Amino acid sequence: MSTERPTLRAVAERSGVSMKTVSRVVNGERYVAADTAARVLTVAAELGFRPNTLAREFRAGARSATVGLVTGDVANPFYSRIARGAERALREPGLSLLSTSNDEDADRERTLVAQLVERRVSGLLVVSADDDHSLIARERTLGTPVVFLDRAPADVDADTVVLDNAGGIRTAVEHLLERGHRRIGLVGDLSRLSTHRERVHAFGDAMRAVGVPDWQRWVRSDSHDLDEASRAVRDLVDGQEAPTAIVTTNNRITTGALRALVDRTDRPALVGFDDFDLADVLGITVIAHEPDAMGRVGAEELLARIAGDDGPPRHHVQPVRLVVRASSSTAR
Amino acid sequence: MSTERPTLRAVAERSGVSMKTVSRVVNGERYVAADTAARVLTVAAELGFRPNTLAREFRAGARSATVGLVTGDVANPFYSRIARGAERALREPGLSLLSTSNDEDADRERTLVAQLVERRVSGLLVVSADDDHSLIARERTLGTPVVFLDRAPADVDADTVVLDNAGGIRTAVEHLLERGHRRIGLVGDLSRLSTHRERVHAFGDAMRAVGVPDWQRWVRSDSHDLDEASRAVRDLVDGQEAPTAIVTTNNRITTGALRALVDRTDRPALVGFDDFDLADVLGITVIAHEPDAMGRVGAEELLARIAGDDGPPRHHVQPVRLVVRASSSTAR
DNA sequence: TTGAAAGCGCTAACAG
DNA sequence: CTGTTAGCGCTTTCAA
Repeated sequence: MSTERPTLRAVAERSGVSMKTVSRVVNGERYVAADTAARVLTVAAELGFRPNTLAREFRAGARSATVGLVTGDVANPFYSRIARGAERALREPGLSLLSTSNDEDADRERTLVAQLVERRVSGLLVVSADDDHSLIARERTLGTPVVFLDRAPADVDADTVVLDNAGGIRTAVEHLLERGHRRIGLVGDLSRLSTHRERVHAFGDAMRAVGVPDWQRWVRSDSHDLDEASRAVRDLVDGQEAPTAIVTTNNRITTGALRALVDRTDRPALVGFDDFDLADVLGITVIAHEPDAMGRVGAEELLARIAGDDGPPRHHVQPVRLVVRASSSTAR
Repeated sequence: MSTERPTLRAVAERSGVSMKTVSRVVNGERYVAADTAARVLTVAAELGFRPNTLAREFRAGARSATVGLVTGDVANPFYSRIARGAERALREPGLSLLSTSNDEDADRERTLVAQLVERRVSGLLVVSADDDHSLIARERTLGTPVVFLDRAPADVDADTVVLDNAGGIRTAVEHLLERGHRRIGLVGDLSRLSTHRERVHAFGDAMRAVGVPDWQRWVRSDSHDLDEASRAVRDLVDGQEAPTAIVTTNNRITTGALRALVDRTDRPALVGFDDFDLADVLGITVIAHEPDAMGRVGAEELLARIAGDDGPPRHHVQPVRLVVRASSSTAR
């Protein structure tokens, strides 16, 4: 059953021409007689010839027409939309995306980065779960361009594409303050993530600005899955002096919060970071943005670096906007 | 800045040993003196040596430690969970997943398959948007194992992993019939998809079985995006003798239906194919299943083929189960 | 325990 | 318009 896959040499022998001629035909180069080309093409089709990309890339100076993407979990809509945006931006220039998940684990991320570099990807897009980027920095020096998405590394100065975290949170808090809320809670992701820290920081600033010095009592961090988020929300709502409004800092946490709140009557107002498919149906106010755009911008930045642009690192900040819906619209 | 990336040869020269010795050390082979190994490792680390996977795979008989996945859209949760399941199953045996989107376009799918084959992937996982699988069949014959996911091809006999589409729809319809519904609508995806045809077919069987011969009048096909799905649902609900219940055949269509129905009082009962994150919060009855498992089973099947298993094609059917929630629980 | 030589499939460089 | 040669980085085979 398994006929052997023919090489260019096999096609050359069968058509009675040199390998170089077959190579020319296969690559659509000029200076090949029309009938020669036709014959070669026929033989190639008959044999089921497919040029070996591995061999091609191996020659060309060991760079694969591939870009590595490292995120937390391909199945998280935030990440999968980044992947889609990047994939589409890379399609035109002929690059494929090798998408991997670190499961938010730093060790696994290092393994993935090493694997991708060994595969000689043309560049790396990384939503890092690691605090230490010395390994990545080294690879960058050794010729693999890297763009950090969503989370800006504190220890290396490299290209970044991040959201306007502070602006988003500030807008959300001001919105709630306008509606008369003062006891506002925040449920956030792992505290080691830069995005989380920025969001909490902006939250504190906004709260202190209106004279709520003890804002920290309503902050709950390290909710990384749905159940933890639900628990944190219940904890807040059931506590002493429960908050009248809650801000959740990503789509997973918002989902967890909704589960916790669905069959309660004492529902606090809610504003979630990240828009999601059914936010309109459920009437949830969100800080919306375009993850696809983040993937696209990151890919474009990376393409520039791959093309040889070695200017100083650039830092892109993607806009966010508040979409007001029912979950926060009744004044207190 | 861009130091050149060292080759194995460079490491060999710097450590004063042969290339073969470096190769042995790098690959952890036995029969290397401890001090030789230590020296080589030091030099390799200093230079930032990374074995070139392209060169390795190129040699080994031109097979990349990579599996190609072709789906409609990485950002659709159904597909991204398949990708996650596959990625996890492939991780252990050391394979990476090259995930691509065909945008439900047959031409693009052919391009993708050709690209992946040229990249010498070890195998292919395909949710096909194409009716004609002669190209894929050819590649299979030429040595690239292929497993079809979700949609079974009609024109080639190959390994498949599909859902129990008929069983799921039958269960859903029977559930609605028990609640007293007789005018039941169905809103479905592109009619050329085998999954869609199976689901409509099962729907017709169940309806005829209880004496509803004109069931087709409440069937709307070819709703491939949210807006089309919303329109189809409104069309049904606003029509003459509107259905009292609607079955939607995938997560996108269910979302579209919810948008169409959210601010109406004459909401029909609803059952959706595919579970989704907020189905519990919204109280939507669904035909649930595990997309991750489909990816995993497909990957395992592929691994067996890659390992040389050339037995007759196997056809895996993944179970589905009805999860009853509020959207269908009030008797008519 | 170590090394030398050959070759994987393809294309750039250089003839004819 | 067509062909020859050499070599990309690595590992297999064989020898020392």
